[in-house]
Amino acid sequence: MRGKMGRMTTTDDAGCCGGTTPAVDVVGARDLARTFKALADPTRVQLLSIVTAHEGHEACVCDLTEPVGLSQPTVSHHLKILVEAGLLEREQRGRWAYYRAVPGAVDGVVASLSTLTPETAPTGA
Amino acid sequence: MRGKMGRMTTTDDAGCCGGTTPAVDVVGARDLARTFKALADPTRVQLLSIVTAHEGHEACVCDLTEPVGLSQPTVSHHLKILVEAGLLEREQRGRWAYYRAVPGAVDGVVASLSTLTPETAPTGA
DNA sequence: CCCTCGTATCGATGAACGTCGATAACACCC
DNA sequence: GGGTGTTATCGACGTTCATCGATACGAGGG
Repeated sequence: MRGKMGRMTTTDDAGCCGGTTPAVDVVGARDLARTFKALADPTRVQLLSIVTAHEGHEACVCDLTEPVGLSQPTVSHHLKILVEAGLLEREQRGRWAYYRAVPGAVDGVVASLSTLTPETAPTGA
Repeated sequence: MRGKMGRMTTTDDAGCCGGTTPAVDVVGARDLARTFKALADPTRVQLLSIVTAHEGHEACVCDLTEPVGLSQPTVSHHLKILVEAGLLEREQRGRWAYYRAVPGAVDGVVASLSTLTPETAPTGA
């Protein structure tokens, strides 16, 4: 589902002055911002960090509630958002729900981010 | 404006089970999320993309209002947020305000993001 | 000087978000 | 089946955000 991160569509903007085609179009910007929105909360960054640093790169909710200092429903809510963003994946083992970091997900965000930096961006000239 | 969402969260990580020290602490997560919050809007991603792709990696507000299809105050508002996030920098030349992408800013975000990926993260074992 | 042009700020408004307590759903054990 | 433990969902509440129109600020030009 998380297939379209690096989007380089050549829409014609070419407005008034130095119109060079931007690296992302409107749809790509919306899709990219959706991923960033999942990371735009300190708790979710912390959760992602804890899960990644955990043994086997996975952790259950009971391991996460305490470090972030929030209630269990809130932690579940944040985890759901991270799963929907494609950054975490859920696996139910017995009574516990284990959350694991999706291997190439962060790399995808990095690749999309590199589209917005001047070094890797198409030289506007 | 800085309210009281700072939750102390008992700085001892290492909860009950497989507690490995996470890659980012509470302050780091808050700082990282602040940058992502600046990118968590489609308009701002689009603005950053347009500025980066522009000639000389800079653009004035009049160049940006039209492509994003929003009012001029709204565009100025988004640009201010991007400047405060350290992603854009403003320079007033004559009557126009030119916005330019800060060279190493995105790379800093990429470096912080790499801390959260399992490959580069400290192997929790 | 006054007028025009480009940009930033202000105040308001509707939508989205983070958080919680209560509760439902699900899996195990006896 | 009843009881216990773990997680997800629901409803509510306060805060933050994105957006606009109106307006103020600042720089040039006649």
